Amino acid sequence: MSTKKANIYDVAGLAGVSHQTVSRVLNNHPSLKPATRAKVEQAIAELEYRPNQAARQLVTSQSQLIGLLVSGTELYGPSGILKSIESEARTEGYSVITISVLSRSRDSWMDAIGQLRGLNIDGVITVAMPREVIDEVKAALPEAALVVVATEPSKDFDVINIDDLNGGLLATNHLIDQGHTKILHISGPVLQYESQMRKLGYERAMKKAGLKTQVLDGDWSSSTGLELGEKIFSSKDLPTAIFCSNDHLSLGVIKAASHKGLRIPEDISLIGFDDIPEAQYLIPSLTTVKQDFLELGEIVIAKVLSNLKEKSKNETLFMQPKLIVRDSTTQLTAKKRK
Amino acid sequence: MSTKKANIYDVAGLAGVSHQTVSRVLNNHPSLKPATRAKVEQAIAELEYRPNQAARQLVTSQSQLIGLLVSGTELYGPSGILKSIESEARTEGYSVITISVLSRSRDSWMDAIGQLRGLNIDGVITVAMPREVIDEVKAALPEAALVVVATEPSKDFDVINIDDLNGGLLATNHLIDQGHTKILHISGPVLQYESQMRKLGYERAMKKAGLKTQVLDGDWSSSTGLELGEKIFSSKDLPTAIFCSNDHLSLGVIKAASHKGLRIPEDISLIGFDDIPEAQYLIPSLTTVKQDFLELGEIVIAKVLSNLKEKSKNETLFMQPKLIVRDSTTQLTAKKRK
DNA sequence: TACGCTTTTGTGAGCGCTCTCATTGTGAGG
DNA sequence: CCTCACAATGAGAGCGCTCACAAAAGCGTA
Repeated sequence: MSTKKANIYDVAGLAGVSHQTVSRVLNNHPSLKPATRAKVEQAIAELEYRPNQAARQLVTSQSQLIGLLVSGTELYGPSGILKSIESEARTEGYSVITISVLSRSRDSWMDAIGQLRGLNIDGVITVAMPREVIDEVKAALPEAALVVVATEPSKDFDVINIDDLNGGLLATNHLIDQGHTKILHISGPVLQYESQMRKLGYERAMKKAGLKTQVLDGDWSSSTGLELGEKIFSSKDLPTAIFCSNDHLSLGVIKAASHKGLRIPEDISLIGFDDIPEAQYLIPSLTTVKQDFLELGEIVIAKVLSNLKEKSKNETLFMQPKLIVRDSTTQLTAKKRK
Repeated sequence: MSTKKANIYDVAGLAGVSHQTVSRVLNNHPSLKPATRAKVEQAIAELEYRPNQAARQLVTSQSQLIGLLVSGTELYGPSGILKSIESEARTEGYSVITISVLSRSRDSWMDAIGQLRGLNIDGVITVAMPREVIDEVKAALPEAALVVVATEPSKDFDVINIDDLNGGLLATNHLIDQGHTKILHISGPVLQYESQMRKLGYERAMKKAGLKTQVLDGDWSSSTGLELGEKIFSSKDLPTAIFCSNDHLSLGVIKAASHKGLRIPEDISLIGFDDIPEAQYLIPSLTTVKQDFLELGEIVIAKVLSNLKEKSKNETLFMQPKLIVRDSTTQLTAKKRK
C-alpha cells in the first residue's frame, strides 16, 4: 500500500510524458498543451505526488522560508503581528519560522541568526529589535530580503512602523481637549523605539499646548504600572490625567488608584496604548490607542515579496493608529479644576 | 569579495582532504584524527562555510523542521505554549514552523497540512486541535513524529495535556472549602476538550460535596463573560460563587458585577483559569488556576525527539496545574449565607 | 620484513528537482 | 506540397550533500 513517495519520474511515467514536462506543469510554464497538463495533473492526483521542497531548494536556492525574529511574543503587540504575518505569508506560499529572542542578549540573537543562516532563508522580518541586531542580520544574511518592524527608521533597510509619535499626540491631545493640564506620562522601556516615540508625541503635544511635561520611565508591565502608580498617588500634587505607554501599565495604575481610593475617571483620567482585548472589559473600560496588526502583517509580507524580486528601496512606512475613547477618560470638571 | 558561497568541496580543497572527510567533521564522525578535524575546522571558519540544509535534506530526507498547528494564537494559553516549544526546539537544533489554523474550518487546516507535507516536516505538534484534524495530520504525514497537546487522550498518538479535570476540581473545591454551596460554572467552548474537562472537574467536585450544579456554556471571550454575567446577575437567585473556565470570562463577569452594583468577593466569589499576566492586577486580583507552559514546552519537544528515534509509545501525560489564591474569592460569611 | 588487523581517509553514486539546450510537432505562407 | 518559424516536449547535467563501499595508513606481532 504505502509504497515510497512518488517523485517526478513516477508522475512522468504514469502520465506518459517526460519528467521535464511534469516540472513544467508544477511551475505552470506557459507553453503546455492543455491536454498534456490535464494528463499530468491527473497523474499527480493519482499518486498524491508532492514536489520535494528540498530538491527544489537545492537547485533554485530559494527556500520559501521567512524568518521572523521577535522578542516578547507573550506581549499583545508582537503576538498579534506574528499571527497576521504568518497567515499572510502562507497565502503567498511561504512558511514562517518564528524565533523568539531576548532582545538584550547578544548570545540569544546571534544564536537565532545562526539558525537562519543554516536554513537558507529567503527573507527576514524583525519585530521590535534594536538596531544592533538588525545590522547583524544584514551582515549574516546579505541575500535575504529584510523588513524591519517597529524599529527606528533608517535608510539601510525597509521599515514598517506604527506611527507611535502620532499615537502619543492622539492620546495626549485627547486629554488636553478634555481640559486637563496636569498630565503625566508613564513611558515604556527607555531603550525601545516605540516607547521613545510615544513619549515624544506626548512631549510635543504638551509643548504645543504650553503645558509642563512630567514623565516617569517604566517598561511594558503591569507591575511597574502598579509601582509607579502608587508613587504618583502618594504625592500631594496629583495629576488629573495619566497617559500610559501601553495598556498593561494602565492596568497597574488602575490598581494603584483603587488602593488609594482614587476613582477613575472621576479623580484621574487614564489612557493607555494597544487596545488589548481586555481593555474594554476593565473597570472602567480603558480609553486607548489602537493599532491595526492585520493590515500591518499584509503590508509586511507584501514588502518582503517585493524585496525578493527587486532590490529594496529602503523606505519607511507608517501605519496610523487610532484613538478609542472609552470610560477611563473624562472632561475635567470645573469643580476638580478648582 | 563576496564570491559564491563555499561548498563542501571548497572546504575540502583548502584543508587538503576529501569532501567526505569534511562531511565527517560536519557530522562529527568518531574516527577522525584530531589533527585532520582541526585542519578542516579551520578551513570552515576561513571560508565561513555553512552546510546547505537543502542538500542535506535531500539526501537524508530529514528537514530539522517541526510544524506547529495552533488555533487561537492570540489567546494566552496557546501563545505561551508556542513560545516555550519554539525555544526548546531551537536548543535541539530544530526550527519550528508555526501555522495558525481556524480549528473549525476544514479548508483552513487542510491547507495547513498541505503546506507541512511539502516541507518534509520531521514532526508535528498540534495544540488544542479537534480529533478530526489530528487524524488528517496522521494520514497526510505518516512519517512525522506526532505529539498532540490539549486534545482528548487517545491510543493513536502521544498526548500531553494540562490536567484540566484536576484544575476544575481544584477550583471548585477551593470554593466549596470556603463554604460556598451555590456555585455556578461558566464553561469554555462546548466542543473543546480542555473546556469539557474543566467542566467535568467542576461537576465531580460538586457531586462529591452533594451540591447542585449549574452550568452556562460560553467560550473563551470576555464579551461572553460580560453577557452571561449580566444574565446571571439579573436573576433573583444569585449564586455566591462563580467558576469561569478561563480568566477572560472572569473579566467579563467582573464587569457585569460592577454594572449591577455587586461586589467581588463580598457578594460573589470568582475564580478563573489560566493566570493571565493581568490576573493579579485586576480589581480584585483574580484567584485562578495556573498552568506551567514552560515545562510543557520542554516535555513536548522531548517527546517529539524521542518519537523521531523510535516509534511512539502513544502515552498520555498530564501536567498538574496549580491553584493561585488571590482576592476574588473569599470565605462565605454567615451573614451572606443566611 | 611481512602479515593481518583496525583506524582513518577517499571514491563514486544518487537523492529529486530545475536548468540549458536539443529535438520534435504544427500550422501559416509561398 | 514544401519551407520556416514557433510552439511543445525531451534529454542530460548538476545543485551540495550523505551513503555505501574501497583503499590507504598505522600498528602490533611473528
